Amino acid sequence: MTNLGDLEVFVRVIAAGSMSTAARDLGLSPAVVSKRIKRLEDKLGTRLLQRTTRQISLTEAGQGFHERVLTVLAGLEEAEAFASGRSSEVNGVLKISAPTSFGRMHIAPNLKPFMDRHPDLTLNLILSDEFTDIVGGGFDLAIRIAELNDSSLVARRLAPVRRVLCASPEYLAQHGTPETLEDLKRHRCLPAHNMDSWRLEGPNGPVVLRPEGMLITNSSDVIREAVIAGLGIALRSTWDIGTELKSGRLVQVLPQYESSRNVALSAVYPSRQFLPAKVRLFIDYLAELYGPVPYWER
Amino acid sequence: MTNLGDLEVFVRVIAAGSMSTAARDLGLSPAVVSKRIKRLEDKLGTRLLQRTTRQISLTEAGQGFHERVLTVLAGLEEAEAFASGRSSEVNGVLKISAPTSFGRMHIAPNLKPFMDRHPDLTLNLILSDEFTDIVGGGFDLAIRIAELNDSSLVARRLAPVRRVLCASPEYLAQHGTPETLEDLKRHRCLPAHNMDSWRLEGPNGPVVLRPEGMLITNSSDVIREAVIAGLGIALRSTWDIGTELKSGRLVQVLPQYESSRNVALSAVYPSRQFLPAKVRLFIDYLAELYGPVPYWER
DNA sequence: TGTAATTACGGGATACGTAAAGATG
DNA sequence: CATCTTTACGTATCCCGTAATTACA
Repeated sequence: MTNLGDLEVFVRVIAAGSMSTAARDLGLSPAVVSKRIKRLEDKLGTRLLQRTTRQISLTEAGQGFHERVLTVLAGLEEAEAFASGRSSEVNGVLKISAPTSFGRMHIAPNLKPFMDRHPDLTLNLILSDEFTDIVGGGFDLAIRIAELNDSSLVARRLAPVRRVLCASPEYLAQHGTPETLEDLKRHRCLPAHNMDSWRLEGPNGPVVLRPEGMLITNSSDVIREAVIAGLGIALRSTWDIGTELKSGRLVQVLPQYESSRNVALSAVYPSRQFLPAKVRLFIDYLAELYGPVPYWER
Repeated sequence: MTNLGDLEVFVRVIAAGSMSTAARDLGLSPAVVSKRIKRLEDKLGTRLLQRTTRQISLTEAGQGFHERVLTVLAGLEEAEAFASGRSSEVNGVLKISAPTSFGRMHIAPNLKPFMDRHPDLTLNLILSDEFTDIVGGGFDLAIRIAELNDSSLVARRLAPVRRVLCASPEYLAQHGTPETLEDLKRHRCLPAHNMDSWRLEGPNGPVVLRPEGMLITNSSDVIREAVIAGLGIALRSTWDIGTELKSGRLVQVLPQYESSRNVALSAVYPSRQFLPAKVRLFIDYLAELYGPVPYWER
C-alpha cells in the first residue's frame, strides 16, 4: 500500500526542485526524503526522478505520475474539506494563471470584493503569457483568451472578446482617417507578434490583411502604448483599449470592421468530479463581473 | 496528514457493512479497524459512521466523503498504473451497470471478443433497472438509455434509440391492422409502466397518445413477451424487438409513426481527468459494436 | 571543494494483536 | 446471550535523525 506521505514528499521535491530544499521545507532530514522517493520508485518499479547530486529532473513516467498525483491530492483535500464541513466555507489557496495584460487590467483591480467576501482565501495569481501547464503547475484555474484544445480540461466562457481597429487622434490628424480597407495599406500598422494577419469581418464578409509591421515586439503592452503614442493603427481587443476609446485617447477606425477570430475569454480548469467551492465561486464571480456585455464594452 | 490506509479501511468497512467483517477481509483485528475509523473521524472532526454494536450506517458527511474517497483511490490507482507502465495493459476489475434487458440482450452476448482481447481484465456486470449511484456504487461505467441529468458525470452517446409500434401477426389477424392513429383506440395497447404516454412523431408532426393499459407490470420483459404472445400493440425499442421484427414474430404497425422521445443509448462515467484505459477501451468497443446504425436495426 | 544524494545505525514513535469491557438486537 | 464495537496494554515494526560516504559541478 502506497504511503500518502511519500506522494506529498514527491510533490514537494518537484516543487522545490531538490530533495534537500524539499526536506528543509518539510522539516525533515534529507535522508528521509531520499528514502521515501526511493521507496516510491521501488513500489512503482519505475524511476520517477533522474538525479545527479546537483540536479533532479522528472522522467517521462515521473512527469505523468506527478500530474496525476496532483489531482489525487487535490481531490483528497476536497474530500476532507467536505467531510469537515469546511466545503461551504472557502479557504486555502486558489492558484490562478492569467495573461499578463488582462490579469493586470481586469483581474487584479477587481479582486477586492471577492477577497473581502472570502477572507480565509489566499489568492495566488500568476501572470504569464507563456503556455502554462495547468495540471503540472498545480493551478486551480487559468484564464485564457485563445480557443481551447486540451480535452482533459473544462472551459467556461466568461465573456466575448471583440477586436477593433484603432489609432490615436494625433496619428489620424497627421495621416488622415482611412475610409476603406484599401486606405489601410497607406497607413502605418502595428500588428502584434502573435497576430501578424488580421482576419476581419466587414460589410462584404471576411477579409484577411497582412499588415507590414513597423514595430516588432513580443509584448502586446508595447503595441498598446505605441498606438496611444500615435505610431500607427492597431487591431486591439476592446478589453485592452476600452478605457482609451472612452476617454478619446484612441478612436476606432473603420468601425464597420471587426476581428473575425472567434475567440472568447474563458476560465479553464482540470476536469474534476468534485470541483472545489473556491474555484467555482471565483469563476462565478468573474462571469458575473464581466457578463455577456463586459464593462469595457459599455 | 491523513493515512491512506485509514481511507482504504473506511471504504472496506462501507463495502462490508461492518467493521468486523471488514477486519476479516483485510486480515486485521477488529480493534485496529475501529481505531483507524476513529482516527479518521477525529482528524476530520466529523462522525462518518453512525454505529450501534449491531449495524453501521453512513452519516451525511460520511456519504459524501465516501464518494469522494472512492474517486481519489481510483485516481491513485490509475496514477500508479501509469507510472508502473501498466497503463497500456488492461487489468483489474471493470465494474459496469446496465439495464437488465439491454444488458442481457446486447452486452452479455458480445462480451467474449472484448474479454479475449483483454484476458487480464475481470468484468463485473451488474444489471439493474433501479437507479444506480455510479460514484457511490463504485461503478467505472454505466450504460443508460434515458437522458442524462447528473452533471458530475460524462456521457458518451453509443447508439440511437428508436421506438416503434409493433404487434404479432396472430394479433393482427384477429383484430385487424390499424391504418391510422384513430384505429389504435379500438386496439388493445400495452404501455410499459414508465412510458404510459406514447409521444409519437408522424407525418403530421408530433402526437401524444395515452393508451389504456390492459396489463400492468414493472417488467418491460413481460410487455415484450406479451406482444409476442399476441396480447396487443406495444411501443418497443428496436433493440428490444429487432430480432422478432426480422424473424416475423412481430411486425411493425403504423410504420410512419415513431417515438419522438429523444433518447439515446449512452455510456455514462464519472468525470475524471485521467480516464482509466479499461473504461475507455470498453466504451470504444461498445461504440464500434453498435455503431451509428446498430445491428438490431439492420 | 562544497553541496547534494545515498547509506548505515540507533532511538523513539506508531501500529498491531490479544484480551477484556460495554452495548445492542 | 451472542455478536459487534470499543478500550487497555504489551510487543514489534517502522520511521526519523545523525553521521559517514559517495558523487557531481
